[in-house]
Amino acid sequence: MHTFSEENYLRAIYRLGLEGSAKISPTAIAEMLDNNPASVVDMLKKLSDKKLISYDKKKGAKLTDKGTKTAIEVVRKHRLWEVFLLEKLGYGWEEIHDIAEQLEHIHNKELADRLDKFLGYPDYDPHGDPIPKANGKIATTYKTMLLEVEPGGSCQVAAVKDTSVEFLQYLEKLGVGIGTRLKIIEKIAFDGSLTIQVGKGDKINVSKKFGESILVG
Amino acid sequence: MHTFSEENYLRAIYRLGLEGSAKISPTAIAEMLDNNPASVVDMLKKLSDKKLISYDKKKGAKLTDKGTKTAIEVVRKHRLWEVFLLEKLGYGWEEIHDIAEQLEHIHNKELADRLDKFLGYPDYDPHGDPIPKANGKIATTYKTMLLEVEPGGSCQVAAVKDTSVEFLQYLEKLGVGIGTRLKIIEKIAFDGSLTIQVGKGDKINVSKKFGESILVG
DNA sequence: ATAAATTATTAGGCATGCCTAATTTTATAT
DNA sequence: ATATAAAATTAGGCATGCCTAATAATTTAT
Repeated sequence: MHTFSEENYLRAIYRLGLEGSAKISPTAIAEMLDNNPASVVDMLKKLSDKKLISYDKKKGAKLTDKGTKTAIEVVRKHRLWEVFLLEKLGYGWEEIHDIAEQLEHIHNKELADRLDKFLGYPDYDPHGDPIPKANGKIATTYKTMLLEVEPGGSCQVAAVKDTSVEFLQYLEKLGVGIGTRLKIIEKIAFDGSLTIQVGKGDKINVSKKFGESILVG
Repeated sequence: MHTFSEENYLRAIYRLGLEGSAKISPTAIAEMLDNNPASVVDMLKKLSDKKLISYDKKKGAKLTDKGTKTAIEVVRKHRLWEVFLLEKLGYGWEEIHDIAEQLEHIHNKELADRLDKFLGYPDYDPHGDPIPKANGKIATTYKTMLLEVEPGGSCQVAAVKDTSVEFLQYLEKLGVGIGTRLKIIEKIAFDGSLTIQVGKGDKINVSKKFGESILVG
């Protein structure tokens, strides 16, 4: 079994890999984990010894198959717990991440699968990120951004990409939450902003940034 | 916030206190936590410094109000998670304890209360132990043992006190699970055994030990 | 190409929380 | 009361995982 810290490193390396960084360096990892590069070098050595990563000063860190498997399991648990916290316990978007960071390290062979079943095998977490399946497969098709919906089209809010307090307060003010039906009335070419209708309510204008921050399904 | 280890010590001291041991000694704690008395002495010093316990060689360890509060919170979380694992995720009695030992250390202000609400404010965990309420109050009325039901009486299985594989396999063989209705036909004075009817099925004879291992509500 | 800046690494340290072995204290038995 | 056993404590050590400061290697800019 791996320690919390090891799992956090694997997850960080995994995420950096997804971001397509050519080289995953100690500095980049330290930044993501909010710790010191010197500490990272120590840990990379340890993860190398355990064959969870390969590390080379030139090439940076790379997850081995074993390391990738572990990282995906952690990500799977993280996202499943996020769904649980939001849907079952009623937490807000902004609160679930920190708790899921703790829950993702709970060790039990069947836990992820049982949780997955209990939650109805969700495909995406509340931030719109795909939940790895039990076999390790991950959907590559992200949900589409509100911005990509054609004028005249209608959709439902599925997730948010931005979890800042400002954005969430704004959403609340507008009466927008998960499941809210949105109709795209018009796209303004000038600044990329959108005119949308919230439910059966008012037509409002929202910025391009807003349109990029909401995922719909 | 306290470390996992600190919380485990507080919980151990709390449990030893409930068992009514006159003196809670390093040796007793070491035994409960399956570690070394020397390690315990170290930790008792640390917990004393943090005003979570008082420790005196003569009087042993005692939780302060602050320590008691923390211990009860941990116990509350432990038992709520046990209910969750059994009722929602479908784990068996024997599996939930180890996972709850991990989950009890998840830190979040609202978590216990939200979980409590989600589970419908259960009063007892699947082992029949009372779940401390949000205000720290703990029911003193334990569920009654099957053995205490009068002949002619009927009841439903609420929890089990024994979680050995042998017992649980026996229960399964008999078709007894949580919620199973049991009718007490007769008590045998000779050996304290019971004749019971399982559901609408057969009348069977079970030992005194069996009657003590099942709690009914 | 060389200086300056950035990044990686090493060395030494520290807190946590455990260990073993040795010692002191306390309790028990004769 | 004294020997013996048991419990508590101290001392020293170890692994984990973090830190700072110093140094080495690499990049970037001029």
